[in-house]
Amino acid sequence: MVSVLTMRSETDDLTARARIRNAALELFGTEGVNRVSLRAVAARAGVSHALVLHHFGTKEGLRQECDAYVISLIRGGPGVEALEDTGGLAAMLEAGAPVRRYLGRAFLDGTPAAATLFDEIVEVTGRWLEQGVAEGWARPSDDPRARAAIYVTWLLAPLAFDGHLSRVLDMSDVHDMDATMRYSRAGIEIFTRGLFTDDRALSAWDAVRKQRGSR
Amino acid sequence: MVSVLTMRSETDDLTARARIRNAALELFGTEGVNRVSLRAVAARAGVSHALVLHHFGTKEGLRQECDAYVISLIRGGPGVEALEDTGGLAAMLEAGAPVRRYLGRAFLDGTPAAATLFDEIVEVTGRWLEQGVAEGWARPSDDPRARAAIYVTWLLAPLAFDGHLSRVLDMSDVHDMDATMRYSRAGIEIFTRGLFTDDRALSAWDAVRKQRGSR
DNA sequence: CAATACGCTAACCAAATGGTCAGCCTCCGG
DNA sequence: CCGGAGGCTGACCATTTGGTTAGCGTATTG
Repeated sequence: MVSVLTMRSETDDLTARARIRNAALELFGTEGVNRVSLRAVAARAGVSHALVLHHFGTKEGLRQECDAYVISLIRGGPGVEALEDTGGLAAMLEAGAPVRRYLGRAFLDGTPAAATLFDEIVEVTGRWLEQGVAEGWARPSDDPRARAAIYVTWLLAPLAFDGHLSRVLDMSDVHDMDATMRYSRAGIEIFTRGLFTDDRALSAWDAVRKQRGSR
Repeated sequence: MVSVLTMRSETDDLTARARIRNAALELFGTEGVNRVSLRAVAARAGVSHALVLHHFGTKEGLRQECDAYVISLIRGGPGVEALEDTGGLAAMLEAGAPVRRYLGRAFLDGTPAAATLFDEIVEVTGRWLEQGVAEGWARPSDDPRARAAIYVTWLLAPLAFDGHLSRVLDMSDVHDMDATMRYSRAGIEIFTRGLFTDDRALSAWDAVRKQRGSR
């Protein structure tokens, strides 16, 4: 199976170490870290499974390298300021499907690196939204920190629900950029115009809270 | 370690089969299905690991039983109409932490049962939103289906990002109901009032699409 | 009372996994 | 030309995994 990241290894001049990392990235992303054996990674990279250990010490070491690599792509990719300006949205969209899948897995597995990245994004996004409130292009919130957190979560959610979204939108998830464009547009629509025309949901929430508190 | 679901087994009158299922539910939810061995499940349920196989045939069988059980809780829980009325939100909130965690994992692992449930929720939610548009309490959308999909994804996202959210909100994730209340409130706020005051995000999105299309 | 069914377990098995080790081959500096 | 360093491998190992089997005890049922 040839894929985006390993393709260059066919032509190739990629160091074996990088090939292993890329292979791991894809497999970890699509299958989940613990469902992928070192032998599978080695096979996809076209090397012996011993070489994987030779380079990365342990499987955990390999995963950490993947984490670091993906994070470096997000942080230092085309448009360093992407994280600053749009709260990570652009960077996430730019990243290829394998990287996005890997990121989704990483966030769910709750690796330390992913946690750090998440916190960082929330922090940056929080400041960005505050600035927006000050400048008038963002609405004020009753709970700015919670809003920043849920906003980031919502931006990242499609990474985790990738497969479901493209399936529901009747798209092949091979080239799921179309699906990505559709649901991100729908999301921005909600961010811009809202979803409800009145306060009934807010009232309902208050009711739930009251009911819950009295229990 | 004593927990909500297994507690009753201490007193107990729960059938061993149910105890195994509950133990599996928790472990699968917290650790991820493939990181949990049948022996670990058996140990937590206080039975031999052979009994697990005796009852469920295979590990996959056990997982399917967990799927079915959780789904039955969601569909038939207190307030059968929960799924109908609020697009699943109330049901999700009502479900205990172990169940929520399990659901999050299931959606990410992309099990067939989870996929079916997701599709179903999108379907119901789509009709619900259409009705809202007709009745005037929901705003019309340029792409109703995509909006329903992203809306459902956003409602489910906290299941997957549970740990990150409660960490960012400085809550112990043991009793994370407080965190749940905070971010769900923030979410409803966005749904009701929107996030942006002007169309700049929509314009930016159009720009990205144009740029992308011309590539 | 006998037979059968069922909940349950210990012992066992083959396969796969992460990790180690000794050593090969090639390339580069002295 | 030599010698070490490092990329790389095959063979090997202990452990863990999901799964099987034979059999035990009990309770229900004819």
